[in-house]
Amino acid sequence: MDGYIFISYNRKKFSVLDTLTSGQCFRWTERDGRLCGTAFGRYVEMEQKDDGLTIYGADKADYQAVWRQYLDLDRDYDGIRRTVTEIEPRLADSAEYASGVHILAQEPWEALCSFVISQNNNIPRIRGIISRLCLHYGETAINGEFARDEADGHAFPTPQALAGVSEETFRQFGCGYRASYLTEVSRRVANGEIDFEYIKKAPIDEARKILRSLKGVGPKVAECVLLYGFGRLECFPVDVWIRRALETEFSSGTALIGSEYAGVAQQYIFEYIRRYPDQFVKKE
DNA sequence: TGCCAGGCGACGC
DNA sequence: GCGTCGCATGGC
Repeated sequence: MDGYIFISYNRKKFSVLDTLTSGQCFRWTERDGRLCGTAFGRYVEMEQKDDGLTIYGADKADYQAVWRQYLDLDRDYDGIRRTVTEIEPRLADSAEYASGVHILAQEPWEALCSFVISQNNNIPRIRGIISRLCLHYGETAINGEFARDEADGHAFPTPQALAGVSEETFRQFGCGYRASYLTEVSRRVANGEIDFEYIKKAPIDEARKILRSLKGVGPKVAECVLLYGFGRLECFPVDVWIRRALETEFSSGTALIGSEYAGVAQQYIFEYIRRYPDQFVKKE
C-alpha cells in the first residue's frame, strides 16, 4: 500500500487498539500489530507507537478530512474523565481501565444498520453478518485491493444497495428475524424518508423519535446510533451488560444518566464489565 | 449441549 | 403505561 501519514502527538492515553476493538464498531481487525479496516469507503491500516500514530493508505488530506474526526482526536478526554468521575466516583475503575477509548464518529448509516443487526446478538456474529453484507453489496474501497481480508476491502453498502436486497436474502446472510427490519430501514433511508442531515441538527428527543419510528429500532439501538453515528455524547445505551452494571455497582442509581458525557461513561463501563464480569455479580 | 448475545415488536392487562 | 413472550442464529 503506497503512502502513509504519521501523526505525532503526546496523548499518552488514547489507544487506537482499544478504541477500534471496543464494542462500538464491527469492522476493524488487529493483524500484526496494525488495526486493519475500512471506514468512509477507505481501507487503511493503523499502527500506534509511543510517539504517535501511523496510518498506512492515507495522506495528510485524508487525515484532515476523515481520520481526525473519526478517531475524535481533538476532544479533551482527560477533561471528560474528570467530569464524569466527579459526577460518579464509582466510575473511577472503569474510566481508568478504558481510558484509551474514544467515541468514534462513524457514518450514521453504518451505525444504524450495524446496531439494528446487533440486537439480541453477540459481537463475533454481528461482525460476521456485517462482513458478508460488505463483501456482497459494498463497493470496492479506496485501497481495497490491499486489504488482507476480502470483505475488509469493501465499503459499507449504501442504503440504496441494501434497499435492493430481499428479506429472504438478508436471512441467507444470517440476519435471522432482523431481516425484515433491514429491508424497512434500508428502504426508508434510501428513499429519503429518514433524513440524516435533519437528525443531525434536531433536538435530541426529536432525533430519538425519528429513529425509533423505524421498525427494529428501539431505545437501545437509537441511543447507539445517536452516540456513535451522530456524536451525541449524552446518549446512554443500555444493553444487557450495562443493565447488569446498573443492577449491581450502580444499584442505588447514578447521576451519570442524562449528563453531558453519559455516553462516554457508558463506554467505559461497557469495556470494563466485559473484561471483569465477575466484579458485577448481583449480591443477595 | 444448552445458554446467551450491545433488544425489539406484539400482545395482554 | 408496564410486564411477558417469541424470535433466528451461531459463538461459547
